[in-house]
Amino acid sequence: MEKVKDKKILIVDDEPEIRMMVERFLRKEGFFRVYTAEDCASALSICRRDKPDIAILDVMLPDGDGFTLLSSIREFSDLPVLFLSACGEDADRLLGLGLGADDYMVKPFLPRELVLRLMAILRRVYSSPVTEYLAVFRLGERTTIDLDSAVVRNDQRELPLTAKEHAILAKLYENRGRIVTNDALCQAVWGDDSYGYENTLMVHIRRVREKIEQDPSNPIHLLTVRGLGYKLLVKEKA
Amino acid sequence: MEKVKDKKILIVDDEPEIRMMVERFLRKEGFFRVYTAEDCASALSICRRDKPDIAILDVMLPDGDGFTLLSSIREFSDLPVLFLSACGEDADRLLGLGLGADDYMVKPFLPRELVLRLMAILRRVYSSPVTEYLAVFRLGERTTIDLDSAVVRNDQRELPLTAKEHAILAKLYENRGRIVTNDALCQAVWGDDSYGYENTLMVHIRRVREKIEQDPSNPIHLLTVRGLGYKLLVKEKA
DNA sequence: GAATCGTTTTAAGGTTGATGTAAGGTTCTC
DNA sequence: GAGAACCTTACATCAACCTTAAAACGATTC
Repeated sequence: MEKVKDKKILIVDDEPEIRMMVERFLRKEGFFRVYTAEDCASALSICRRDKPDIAILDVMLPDGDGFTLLSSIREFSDLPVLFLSACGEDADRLLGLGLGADDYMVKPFLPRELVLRLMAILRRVYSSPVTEYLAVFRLGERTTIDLDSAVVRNDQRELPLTAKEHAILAKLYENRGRIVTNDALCQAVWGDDSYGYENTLMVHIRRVREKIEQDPSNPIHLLTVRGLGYKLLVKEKA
Repeated sequence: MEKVKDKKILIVDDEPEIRMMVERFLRKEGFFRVYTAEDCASALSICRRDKPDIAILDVMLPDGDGFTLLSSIREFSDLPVLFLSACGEDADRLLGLGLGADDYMVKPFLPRELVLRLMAILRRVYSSPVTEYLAVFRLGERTTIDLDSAVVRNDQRELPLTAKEHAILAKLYENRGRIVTNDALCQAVWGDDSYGYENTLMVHIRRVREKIEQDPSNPIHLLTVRGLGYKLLVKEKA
């Protein structure tokens, strides 16, 4: 369980004084993973690269405004956002909150209040039992696997996965790049009392390969490691 | 318990005008499970008995203050709390937020902002990604579903949805494209203690299919994924 | 408080495709 | 070249799911 103060915080503000003031205060409060950005472009790239846990956005920025920035972020992420702005007009607050911000503070502000509000958001976001998200990922140029909807897209074809195939792929994906022993796989699929399913596992592995490999008899993604187990090679998240 | 607007809201305020004003506005906004209390004692008993999903607390109350009330609530519950107070002093805000409130608004306030802030909290706490506006969608050329008014339009016909059918479709829509397990669906429809409704669920799924599919026995929108659950395929927002 | 109507649940029989079994084949390792 | 580990295929089975009808429920009206 990660502590709230281990969370990565991104500060986006074009005024250096504000940026540094907030950063210094957050560090003093015990947050040690603080990033900053001074325009939309760099903020976006940081969001994609470093995946902060929460962002503090200014509304007026040199290359755009915070509202547009939030919309762009929302296209690929559910990142918690707190607006910190000199624009305290009713319309601005409503707009910001309506766009899906988690809070909206008006400058000048109490640093202490900022921290408390940040923590209120982080508490909720990271204590809630986040819906067990699985994954969508890519095996090669031609193949993607969507565990959430249990389908494999191979070239143009869309092949559904059965329950066991899904369980096998989920376990392999959980340990992608590493070897998963037959025992571990059996246990993941049939539960604790899974002795005697080795052969059945093989049959299912074959079925999975028929769906995810171009040539199931010469697998390049789901590999056998003789004497040890199986291994799934994943190219990237997609 | 899918939509944010199905959540139970408790309003605690000793001034009847405020209480009724907030309540009326929330109902107008679509929240229909609103409770009120005018002192700490009754607020506490409501919290224990009816377990609201979020509370709006005034700070000054006839038999104590909102801060003490929050502390009492925190002894047995993690209930999200938004303070709504005439006391806008720095110290009050810091105290309220420091005690674990999720937000703190100062009177006078914009009703719309209250709703947006409530929804921001509910979104995080119950991580229900669907916003209020997305509840009308299209399944195919012929079929649209309107969850707001609970009707299905299939060809020219307009079919009303029952409560259970609505709950099922809401849960499936919330996870559109992804598999929803039978357990999750039962829980969404019948609450936490939903063991033993699998068969009933099937019957309801059949009824839903009779409304949204051309040929209910060969569904193309609401699919069964054997061993995993059900999946709703949505063409687009409409 | 009985009658009505729409909704929900129960129950029982039917269907089907994912799963497990088994038998024969292949490849690797020593 | 023998033994072990793994692959491949086809088939039968049974749990998971479907379907239907009737009973139970609950809200509304007279």
